[in-house]
Amino acid sequence: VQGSQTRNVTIREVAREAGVGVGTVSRVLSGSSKVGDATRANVMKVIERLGYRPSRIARSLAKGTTGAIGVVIPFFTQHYFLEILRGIQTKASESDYSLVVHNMESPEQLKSLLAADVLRERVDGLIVVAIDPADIEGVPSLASLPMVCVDTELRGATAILPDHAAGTYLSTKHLIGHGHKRLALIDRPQYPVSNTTIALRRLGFLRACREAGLGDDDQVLETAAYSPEGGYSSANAMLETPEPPTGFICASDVQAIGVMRAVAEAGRSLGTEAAVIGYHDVDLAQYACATSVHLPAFEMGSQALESLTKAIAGSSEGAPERIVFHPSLTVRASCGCAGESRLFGWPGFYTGPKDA
Amino acid sequence: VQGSQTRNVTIREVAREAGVGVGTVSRVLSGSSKVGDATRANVMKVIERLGYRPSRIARSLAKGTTGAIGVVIPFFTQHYFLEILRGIQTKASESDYSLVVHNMESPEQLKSLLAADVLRERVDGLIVVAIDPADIEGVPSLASLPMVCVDTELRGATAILPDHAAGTYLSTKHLIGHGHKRLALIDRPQYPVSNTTIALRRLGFLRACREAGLGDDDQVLETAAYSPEGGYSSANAMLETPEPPTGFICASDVQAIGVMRAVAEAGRSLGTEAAVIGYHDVDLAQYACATSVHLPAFEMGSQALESLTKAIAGSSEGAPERIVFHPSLTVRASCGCAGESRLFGWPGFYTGPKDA
DNA sequence: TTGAAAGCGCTAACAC
DNA sequence: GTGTTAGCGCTTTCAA
Repeated sequence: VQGSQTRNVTIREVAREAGVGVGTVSRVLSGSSKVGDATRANVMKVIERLGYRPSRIARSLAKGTTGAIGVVIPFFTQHYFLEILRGIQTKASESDYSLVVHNMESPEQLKSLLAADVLRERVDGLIVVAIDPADIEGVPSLASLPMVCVDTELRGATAILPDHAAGTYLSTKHLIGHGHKRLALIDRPQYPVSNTTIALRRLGFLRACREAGLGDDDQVLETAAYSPEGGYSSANAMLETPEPPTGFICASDVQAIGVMRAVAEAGRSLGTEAAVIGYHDVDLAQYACATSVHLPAFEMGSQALESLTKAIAGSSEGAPERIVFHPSLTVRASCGCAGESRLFGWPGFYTGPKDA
Repeated sequence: VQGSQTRNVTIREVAREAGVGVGTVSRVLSGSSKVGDATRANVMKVIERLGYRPSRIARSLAKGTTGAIGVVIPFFTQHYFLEILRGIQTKASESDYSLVVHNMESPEQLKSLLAADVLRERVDGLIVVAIDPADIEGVPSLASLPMVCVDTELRGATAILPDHAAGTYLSTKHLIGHGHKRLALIDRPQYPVSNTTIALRRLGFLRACREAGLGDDDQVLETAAYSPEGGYSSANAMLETPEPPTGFICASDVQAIGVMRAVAEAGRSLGTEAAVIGYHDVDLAQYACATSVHLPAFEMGSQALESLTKAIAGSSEGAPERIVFHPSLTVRASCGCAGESRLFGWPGFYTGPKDA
């Protein structure tokens, strides 16, 4: 039976129909100038008439490129990563690149991804977001692949980095400015993010404390689960100590809302008796009136794609760069800056662990 | 200069080195049984030694398949779509499929995506999430591509559908059960979601109202922007009418928190004097103590990939199905069900439009 | 069982 | 300018 499956038109048929060689058709397609106007017009017409669409795969095989870029990202757990991906995506659609996205929810997933060799040969380059270098370094199949990292650093690859130290420095200093003398940094567990992130945040926090002349006992360093529950129970534990901190710097907004909840439940007035600052400044922070460290995630994403495009084009030329993006503080109410009107409605909208 | 660019080992080199034909190597690779044990072992050893990795592109060209699946999804704006994508992704990594993800933030983006013919030849099948059929129907390049739709329906494609009518029926009935006599349905603008979604939600809402014997004047139907601001201003407008609704059914959780805010600002006690129910039951709903209609988004996503895999394998065999997923009601506090303890902290954590 | 050879649809180098 | 041809690396008949 024929006719049910319209076989795809090939370049050869176009050439035959137009009475030219395949090379000419190829030249017309690639916009090469070395084609006569009449010939070009004729070929175009035939292409149109036959509904010819060049095969990307064949082109890939012949040219050795794919027109696709791979992204390895733990984005499904966090709005921040999603925003980075949006930046990548937006730029990619401008540059006519397709995105092959690989989510990473566990170390096993990454391992099997690399083992399956899924990335090689299918993409022209790779963007790696927030993966611990140890997990990915030295994989042979990635050796000759142009790569760009975001919020992590791999040997030999351009890195797009937010200045985490500056982020916590900003927020810590802000709370100190509000008069807080005992401060806590509630960070996240390391996995899956590169541990330098945590180290840097700590650095900024400690620097601000040191500059303010705070004593060692006035600085609490904790890590907690990356969730409202994590922030909630971590803060609760601190609040039960004899002299609890009054200023809380968090590694995320979800943790911050948990802390806000704990503070409110402990009967402390949020904004005056205690202050909380989140991290990443995701939409949730806005809804919660949480002051937060803003990271230009979208911009970092599009920068990543741009750098990668350049790396692919220039191939092995051009040394890897470190492109640093600077955080800013989005001031809302949880830090104590708000007037009464801004304070309406909160603290707290998080019911606590029972609801989970 | 040589040695700097380790050329990839090809099947031919393996064959030569192993003293066999390329056909045999190919058979070993594909696990074909028609290979002698000794030959197979020998070939495997050479493959190992040379570090040979078959080229997926060459294979694609020869076999006519890509091992990738395309996803068209407006996911970056909404947690609900992200959850669908997670379901797809999770199943995909199990089945060894790569995902080529195309975000869709505007009609133009979709048009250019289709025009660029990006999808054809690069994927074995396509999953279309929540796109209006009118926007995509009849695109020639998609004609012979196996397709599965999620939360939308395309002629000839299997559809994974949440029962939206049942969703609003559930929530509306719940509010009626709480004694509310005047109800509002605040839905979303059509684009980019298929308009049947809105029609169905309206259907369920009206059915519940009818069954409860509510008069036409007691049912307000509105659409508002898909944001807290949208819900906020829509509800504000209603609250200024002589006899405002007391029960609010929303098409999303973000809108619901805007409505909650408006209710609180109007001095009405949330849960007793007025009740609000959201939609999708995203994490935000939990933080806001918002009762919400839960849609099994993750499950729908993985079902989509499963159906697509089947469609690709069975090719044109098997009629398109409609697979319906049923919503449930996640009861929290905003509907009036909560005890006093659960009500702590809200209403409202949303500062209103000024913050945006 | 296995080798040889003919494609898959395109690009690019080379002649005319 | 344009046609011809030789690959890109693999799968898959078709003989043997």
